[in-house]
Amino acid sequence: MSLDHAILGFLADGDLSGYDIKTRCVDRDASHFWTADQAQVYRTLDRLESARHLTSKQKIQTGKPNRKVYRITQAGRVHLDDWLATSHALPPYRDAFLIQVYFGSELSDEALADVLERTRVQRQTRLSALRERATSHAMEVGSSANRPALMHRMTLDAAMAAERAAIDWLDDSLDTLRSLATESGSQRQLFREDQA
Amino acid sequence: MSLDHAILGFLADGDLSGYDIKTRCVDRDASHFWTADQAQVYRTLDRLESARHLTSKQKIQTGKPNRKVYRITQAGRVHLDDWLATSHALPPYRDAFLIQVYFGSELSDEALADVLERTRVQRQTRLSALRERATSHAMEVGSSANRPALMHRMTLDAAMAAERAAIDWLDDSLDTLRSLATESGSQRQLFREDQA
DNA sequence: GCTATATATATGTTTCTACATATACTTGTC
DNA sequence: GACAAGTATATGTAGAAACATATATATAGC
Repeated sequence: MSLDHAILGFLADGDLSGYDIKTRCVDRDASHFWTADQAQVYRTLDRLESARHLTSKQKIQTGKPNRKVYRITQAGRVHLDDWLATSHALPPYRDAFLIQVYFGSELSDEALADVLERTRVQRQTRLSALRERATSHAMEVGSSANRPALMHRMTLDAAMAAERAAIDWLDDSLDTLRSLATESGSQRQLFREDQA
Repeated sequence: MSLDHAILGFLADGDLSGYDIKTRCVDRDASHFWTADQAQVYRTLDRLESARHLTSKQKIQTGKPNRKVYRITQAGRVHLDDWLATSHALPPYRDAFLIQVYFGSELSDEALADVLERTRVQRQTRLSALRERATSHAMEVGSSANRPALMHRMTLDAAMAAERAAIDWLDDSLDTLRSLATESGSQRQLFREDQA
């Protein structure tokens, strides 16, 4: 459902092929809040065309395979604008990592702390990548003169805020585990900073 | 995949029926980080039994329908512990709401602000519910004497941190939209605090 | 000449998830 | 007596998502 509206959104700004949508829009511009593989993009385009939200034209190319270029219809625009202006119910919060934490007492404290630390590294890497994108985005569009650039920036800020919150929580949780280890007198087993 | 491990985790602590897992575990204890409907729980139990991670016994009851009570096997425990101790790749960050923000320039500023504000209300409601659960959890288990209770608390903290981050971002974004409205001199159209 | 990469679209298959519906027994309420 | 609610399990179906594979043309590098 969501991919439908993302694709309509990209096409609202101009005609695009499935290849464009996959490589330029989904993978490059929207990857910090939505993902989709190639098969899903093409099948969604088929479906949107069947629903008369899009039309398509073959563009013959020389030196490259031919393209099927999609254009949004009036009905598609109406459908998109309705969806954009509607406040949808929050999806359930889902985080498989928290299953690991919830049952973390099955593990030794060392093993649990290790899982948390590795997750922290992954989150930090993702945050750094987002920061780079935000910086280059700011370079490209100056002081966000136009609305689309500002909205783009806001989505990057949201993703960065989520990563930062996750990292802060990981740090707090690791502190809690460490203080527990100290209390129970088993700190020699854990967190040996004097080693390696 | 994740539900498999959640169910193994619940059964690691004692035998349970599908009904127990759905009502007591999934809906009550784990709903802030995972959800599943009844059909999925029962089919997952079937699958885990086929894979020899669980065994089941019919318990005859009088006055109530009979129960099928599941028990984790040694293989199931090993499978669970392996998964718990493994650092898994972060799933892609997905947020359908950010699709709305990304294409928000399709909308009027009023309409966009309205969507943000409604989302804020929903997030705040969810945060309040989480806070209540955290409070009653603290009442029940005292100062988290046991590890499982501490882990439970940590998952609640993670969910609350995510909600708080989302709310803070919404507030910042609404401020930005308001300042833009003021700059462009159209503040009379927007955010009329003197009305109604 | 071979291989990799970029451009471009399509189909097959499986798993997860959601929603609906069916069955069946008991207790409590109107 | 009828009806709802709680206890308990099972199946049907459809959509979303992930992953794999197939096809075809052109260019660039080895």
